[in-house]
Amino acid sequence: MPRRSPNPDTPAGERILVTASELFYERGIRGVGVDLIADQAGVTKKTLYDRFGSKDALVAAYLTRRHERWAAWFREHLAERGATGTDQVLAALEVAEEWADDNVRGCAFVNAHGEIGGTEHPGNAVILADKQYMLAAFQGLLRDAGHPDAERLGEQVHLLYEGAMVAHTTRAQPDAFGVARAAARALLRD
Amino acid sequence: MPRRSPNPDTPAGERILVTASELFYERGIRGVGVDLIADQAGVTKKTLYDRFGSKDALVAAYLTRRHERWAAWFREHLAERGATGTDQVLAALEVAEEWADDNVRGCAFVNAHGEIGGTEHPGNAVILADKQYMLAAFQGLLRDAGHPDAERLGEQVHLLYEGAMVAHTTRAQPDAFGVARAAARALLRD
DNA sequence: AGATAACCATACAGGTCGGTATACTCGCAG
DNA sequence: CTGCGAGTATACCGACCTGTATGGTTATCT
Repeated sequence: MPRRSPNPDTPAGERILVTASELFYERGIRGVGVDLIADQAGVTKKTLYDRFGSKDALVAAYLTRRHERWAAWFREHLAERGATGTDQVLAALEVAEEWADDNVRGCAFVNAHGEIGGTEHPGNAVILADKQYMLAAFQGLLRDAGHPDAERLGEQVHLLYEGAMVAHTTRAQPDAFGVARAAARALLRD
Repeated sequence: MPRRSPNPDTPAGERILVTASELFYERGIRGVGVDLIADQAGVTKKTLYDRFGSKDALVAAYLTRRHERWAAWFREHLAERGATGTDQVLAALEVAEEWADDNVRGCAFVNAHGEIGGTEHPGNAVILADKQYMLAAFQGLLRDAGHPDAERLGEQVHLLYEGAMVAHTTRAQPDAFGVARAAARALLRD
């Protein structure tokens, strides 16, 4: 009998989530089967289903975890740079570049959206939340810097950020983030 | 025996490609099996393999066809607007918005890259070519308009274009293309 | 007349998919 | 000492996956 509300917060559950996250990001969601995840995590398939209930739920957990990891990493590394005022926006784009260099498959949420977008998959809400978080982050930085039009400019910089992510990952523009920073500087001058 | 060099340029081949294109775009590459494509196209699986040789080759043909379709549509609708000078860039973003409204699953090449990126799939070359085509298109428009820094500015506008596509499709920014145009206008003023 | 290209229909191979079923062991808290 | 949560192992389900095999039909071109 399936658990009423599966509780993934156990050692095996954690191992499953970590393993699944790596595999999903590297090979795509449909490119990874639950058998492989269970094997790789040193766990039986039954345990996987006892902890997460379904593959869809595991995918949603993967996206949630990934967003949390990224948000924490982003905040931390941004603070480390000690930028002030509108320079924080440029620093944010530098931090994003650093992340992108270590995450060659690009934005996990864009990739996931390409696979599950337009369906009723529980992961879709997480994808939207991640994107809105980044938009709000840029707007927040500009608001804190006292910029008179933080909302509008935040939207524009957010487009540069998303565009740079795509152009960098697809190798259409090798220095996509440098280009994004130059554009952001011009918009800030305005 | 498999054909030495499969020739997809037949009525059945065309039907297969059209059907596969719709399905791949709507459900993703791994989300569609060759059986379904053959059924939907009113063709036997043998014919599909006689025409295209493999699913991977069919996917590459899908991406190539899609790029050609988009490029033709883009050129045509851009010309129809009769914009001149640097206004052509803004018109291009309007045309892109129109396309995006009718193609709810977003950029087929970004989606495909999420599924096959980082592998040796023959579709990867097509994806890169499409992205570089759009970068060159923006640079070309600016060069024709006599802009002194067409290369650099083209790169920046290209990021706005890619970013708007992502933000629009994921619904992170409902008016993503309007925001992109405002940013482009500001960069052009510079 | 003969060859060839372009199809049709059916069947099958060998594997993977998400998900379930059964039966067992271990540690711990009441 | 008993019950339960967390885990093990193995087997199975029906559906689907890419790809091949076999054999037959029709139209066109030389």
